[in-house]
Amino acid sequence: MTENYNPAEVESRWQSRWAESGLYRQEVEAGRPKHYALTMLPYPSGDLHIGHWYAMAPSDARARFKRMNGCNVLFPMGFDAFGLPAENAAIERSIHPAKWTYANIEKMRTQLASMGAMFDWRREAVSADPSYYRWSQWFFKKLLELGLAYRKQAAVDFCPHCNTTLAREQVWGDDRHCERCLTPVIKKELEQWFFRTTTYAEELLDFSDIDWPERVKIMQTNWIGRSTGADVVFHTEAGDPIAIFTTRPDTLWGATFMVLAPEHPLVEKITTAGQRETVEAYRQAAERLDEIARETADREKTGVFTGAYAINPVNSELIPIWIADYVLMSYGSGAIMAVPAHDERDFEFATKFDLPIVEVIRAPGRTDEDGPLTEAYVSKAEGHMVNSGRFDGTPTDGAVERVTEWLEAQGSGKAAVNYRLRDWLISRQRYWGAPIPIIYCPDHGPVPVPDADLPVMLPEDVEFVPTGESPLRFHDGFLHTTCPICDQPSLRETDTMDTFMCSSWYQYRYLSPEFDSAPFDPDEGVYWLPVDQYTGGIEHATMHLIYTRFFTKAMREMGLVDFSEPMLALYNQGMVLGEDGDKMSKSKGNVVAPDSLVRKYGADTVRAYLMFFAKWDQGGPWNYDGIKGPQRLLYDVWDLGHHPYQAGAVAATVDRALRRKTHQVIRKVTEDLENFSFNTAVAAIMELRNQLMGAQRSGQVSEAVWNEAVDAMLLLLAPITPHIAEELWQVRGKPYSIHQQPWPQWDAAVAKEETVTLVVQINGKVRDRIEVTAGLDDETLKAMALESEKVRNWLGSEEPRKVIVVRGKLVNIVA
RNA sequence: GGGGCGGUGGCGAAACGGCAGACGCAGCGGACUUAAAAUCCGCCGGGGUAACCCCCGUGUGGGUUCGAAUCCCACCCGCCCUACCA
Repeated sequence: MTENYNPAEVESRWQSRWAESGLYRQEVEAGRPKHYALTMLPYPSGDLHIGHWYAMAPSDARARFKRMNGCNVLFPMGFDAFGLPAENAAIERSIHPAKWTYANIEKMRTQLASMGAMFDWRREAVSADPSYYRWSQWFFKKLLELGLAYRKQAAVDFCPHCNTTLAREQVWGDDRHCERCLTPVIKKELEQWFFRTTTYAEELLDFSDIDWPERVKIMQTNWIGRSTGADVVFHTEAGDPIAIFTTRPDTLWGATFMVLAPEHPLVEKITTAGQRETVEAYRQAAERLDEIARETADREKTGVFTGAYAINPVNSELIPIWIADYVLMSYGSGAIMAVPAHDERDFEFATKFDLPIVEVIRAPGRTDEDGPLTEAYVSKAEGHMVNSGRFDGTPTDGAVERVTEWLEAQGSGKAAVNYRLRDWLISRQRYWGAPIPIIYCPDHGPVPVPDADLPVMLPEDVEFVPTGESPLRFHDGFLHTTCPICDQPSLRETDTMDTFMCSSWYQYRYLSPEFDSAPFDPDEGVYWLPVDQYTGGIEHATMHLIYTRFFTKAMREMGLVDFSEPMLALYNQGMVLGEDGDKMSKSKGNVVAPDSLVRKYGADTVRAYLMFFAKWDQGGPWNYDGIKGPQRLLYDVWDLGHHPYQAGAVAATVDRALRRKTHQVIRKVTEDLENFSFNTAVAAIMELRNQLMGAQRSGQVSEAVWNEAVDAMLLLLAPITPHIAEELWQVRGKPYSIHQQPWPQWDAAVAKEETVTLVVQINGKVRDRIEVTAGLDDETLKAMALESEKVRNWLGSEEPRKVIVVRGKLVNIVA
């Protein structure tokens, strides 16, 4: 009689033993192959969500698999600890953000420990620790030195009632109101710090050195949004130059008006007296919306005439200058030439305001008799130029290049590239973040805080009165300092850094979180870097995953690393949905809590179910009944591990069958874990379990084959369900620890089937199945198929026209 | 509007262009039990048939192929991301 499986007891016992014996200590071992497995670090919200488990448990299984396959694996964990929720908690519940955050981290560490993952906690990094943000500040300074950080005016959303700057997610609804008091939000211009991500726009488009999912590469490519075309300079009647960017210089002759962004600096100057009032009113209305609202598609075009005219440089025609909010100041030069005949937006605008539409690209097959265009013709490939002077008749394909060349020769334009990617605004008017290490001196302007004075510490005694500015501004001890150059009274920068900044380099801090003479210990770096396998959610495709690539490229300029990409491979898991198939949310009441699952089933069962229930990159709805499958698996494994096997009358074929199955499953699980196909790996182990249980009942297998199968099953389970595997390994008298054992190897000859089912088709329909010896040649298979009684009945007297043989598998007779 | 991901039994899902539905959940029948739970054995896409078997079947319609869930084209539906980028 074996004792019953008690996951709670087994799991806590082994977790203690692992910690005591330092089983998951991860150290540099020169000469041994390394594998840096990284999973995205959590925000310390205070409660570990099933989504965290879904991200981390399979990542842990993969890291353990790599370890058993001979790699020295680094698998660290930490916390992205700065951010808005802590500050909100402070305002709402009068808890200091630091207290709230560190209490949450404490709780989440315990929750994480229950997962039984192989994290090396000695390498834990917390972005809110001064020892961490000291280096975030140091990086800010380095970026400034390299010209990759700069300061300029930029707008923030501001609630006049709460008197506070709002984050994007705090602005709600189409009318853009404050989430708390419903007051309409206004824009406020502030001096803010930016990182010049656009410097690397071109390089960021190159993914040739990294193995990342296609969809992430596509999303980043679209996000960076490279467009080629030409910069062309128009002039107003008064002679003021207006630069524009166009992807279609070949349509210049069709430019019948210009549109400036409402905030374009020239608007003030060119607007005529008669139009001033209208223009002013429009500009003020536009200011209330921000780009997000303005860019809402399908919105009807709006705009007003400035009263001014420009000269089209290619044909000297006078064209009116309008302002409209569909032109964005932040892209290109904030001004466009409008070619209504060949741009959908311009067509809509021209139609609404009755502006001329001049066709300059003739679509194939179209003639003058077809009348005016009813929609913009936008093809870049087909058609030819008309109404374009010397270029009449030029085929559209290649016209952009020819016109650009000519513009360059004329001196009225030049080839240009534009990107949608914007520089990264990192200033936050918040308390709970890393202070930007800058001092403003009346004489020397912004001066970086000397390295010796880093970190610029966040003061603890801060009032959380909502104001438009960082609470740091009202902390006299923080605010007032002296200039590092001339020592005269100066003020500190009171904004803090975007938390994405802190999480852009955390993979480097993990290497040596205590190291205090550089962001990371170069001895660790040279061994572990770069990250071999990154895992995490797809939602970070365009923000975090671009920022961290940017950071690594900048670190290359700093001489800190000698590579350009932070993560060589990336895999994105899907999402666990509620049982109803919807996203989990407290309001829907469909949230699955891992802690209670662990209490009820044990961590191993939860881990196995999370890996089993869906393809990992797909995710899907949680199901409380479904977890019974993996639960039964582990109960069965428990019994198999304890069962003192007694061979009875050994039957050679049954014995052989179990041995074959064992090796087939080793092969399958090995391939599946390598490819993140956790669900089919667990399914394969279930098949081995099924066969073992049959063997147990019958007693028809030899003890050697039985032992080989049980040991293999435990080794294959070790990455997936580490506690029960360790327990049973010990029960079976094997040396500690199972996690240090070499991965089982399969023997292809043993895994090979002696017989195969030959499928016989007639015209693609299965008509017979014949068990045949494996490895017969094509001619033999063909002959066997044709001799089949069923085939003869189906064919009758007909002669087959053709016979296709698929090696060792299938014969298709074409009649 | 653009981009991405997906649509396979009652459900979650498997399936190098080659036996559709591995594995699991639920269900049904049986065994054990006073009974239930647990466990064990069997069945489990739809239709036809006494049965052997046959026909149909991977969102819809076409195409390529000896052969298509898989490749190509068009469309429908769902989810996610993005949003007038000149």
